Amino acid sequence: MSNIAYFPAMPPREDNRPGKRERTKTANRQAILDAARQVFGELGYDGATVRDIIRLTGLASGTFYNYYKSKEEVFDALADDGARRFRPLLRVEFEKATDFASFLRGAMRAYFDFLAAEHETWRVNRPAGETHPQVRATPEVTAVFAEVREAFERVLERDHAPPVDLDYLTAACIAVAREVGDKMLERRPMDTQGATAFAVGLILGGLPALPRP
Amino acid sequence: MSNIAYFPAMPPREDNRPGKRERTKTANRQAILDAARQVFGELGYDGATVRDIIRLTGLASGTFYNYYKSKEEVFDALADDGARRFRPLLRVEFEKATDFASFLRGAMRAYFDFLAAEHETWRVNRPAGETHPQVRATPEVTAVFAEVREAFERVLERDHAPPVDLDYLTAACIAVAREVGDKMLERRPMDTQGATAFAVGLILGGLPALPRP
DNA sequence: CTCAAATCCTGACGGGGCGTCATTGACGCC
DNA sequence: GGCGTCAATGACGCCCCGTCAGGATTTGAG
Repeated sequence: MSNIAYFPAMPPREDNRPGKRERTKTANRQAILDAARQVFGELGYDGATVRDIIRLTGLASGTFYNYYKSKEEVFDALADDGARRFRPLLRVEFEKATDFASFLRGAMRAYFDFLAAEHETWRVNRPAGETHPQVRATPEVTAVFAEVREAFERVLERDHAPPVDLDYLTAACIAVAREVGDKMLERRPMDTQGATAFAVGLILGGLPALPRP
Repeated sequence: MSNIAYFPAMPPREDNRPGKRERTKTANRQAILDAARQVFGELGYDGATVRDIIRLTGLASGTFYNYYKSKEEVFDALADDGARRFRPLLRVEFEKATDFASFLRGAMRAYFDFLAAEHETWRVNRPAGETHPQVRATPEVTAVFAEVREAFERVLERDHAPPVDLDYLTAACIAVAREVGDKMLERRPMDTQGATAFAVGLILGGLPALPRP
């Protein structure tokens, strides 16, 4: 019989895709992340076990530990992922902004929109009484906080605004964004515009009334 | 032989103290709470185990479960305890207040003072990188939140202030208090007055700028 | 005082999740 | 095709969990 391989079982790669080793590695990492999202969503952070996550991927338990040291670390990876995707949006708002007011408005709006969009995919079926899992200070999350602080600093200076306690201000803004955002998610319809108006109004109104250090 | 009991091994109780059963029960409950505070302080919430807590009390492991169903439940009991002691302070501020401004100032000041005082006794030696354990929505904590909301409602009405989104406002105020309070605890000296001035300034200034629903 | 009932303390035990590691087979390279 | 490397595997030992039958102590009645 003719042995010409019209459709060879494994055609040679002419591109420069990484080898199979590398590909399964990223696939596994992604699979674990996806499974973790789902399991955390269904069981909550406390209720979830590493075994639950790994079971969903079909991998062996030991494989999990080739990628993450613990349940905690996967969770942080998910948070990091969110922060990493939010960072560029924040940067865009900083570039667009002409003063503190416009930056704050843009950043808040971006955050609430992001939250509303993410919320759909995180789809949490939270066991009664369990609070939101605490987002820990992962590198990427810390970076976002630092970026907010720095943006505030620059944009306030650009405005020739009187000095304020930047640490308190940053903490307060992030706190307001988080809590108002949380409440917003519980309402139907989710009104990102209303939440933005509230948070921005509060902070912009409060800014001139702050004590001068 | 004469059976007059000059110094009976167990003198009759003339008071109406509860019986020994009741006394050891409250003693045990308190011992577990104290041990839990210490263990959570040293190991952090995640690092602590029920065995760590019970070991510190000298009781048997099974005894723990006569009082609390889980590590989670003791932690909640500690939070509840804090909320229960804060509640009357909040109520006093409400009674004293003449308008929204004075209530907010009093309540914030009370909270920051409370925090500073509690901080000494909670004395946390937190493992690097671990975030503050999340305070869960225990009954007493929920009650405090509701009380803040109701106080806001009444005092704003008394002021003939224009209507606002009370849920957002309450959430935002608590968020600011929490985060600014956290930052305050990290500073030396702990400046409760400065923190109060900041939080009150922000919110009082922001209030007139809020969107009207 | 005595005794039985009630209470609850005790610690050993089965269950299960954790993280490890020796083994195995697939992959990449020559 | 052959060989060195590397990740996947899953059984294993460890530790913590929550339970429960047995025992010690307290209570109240006679």
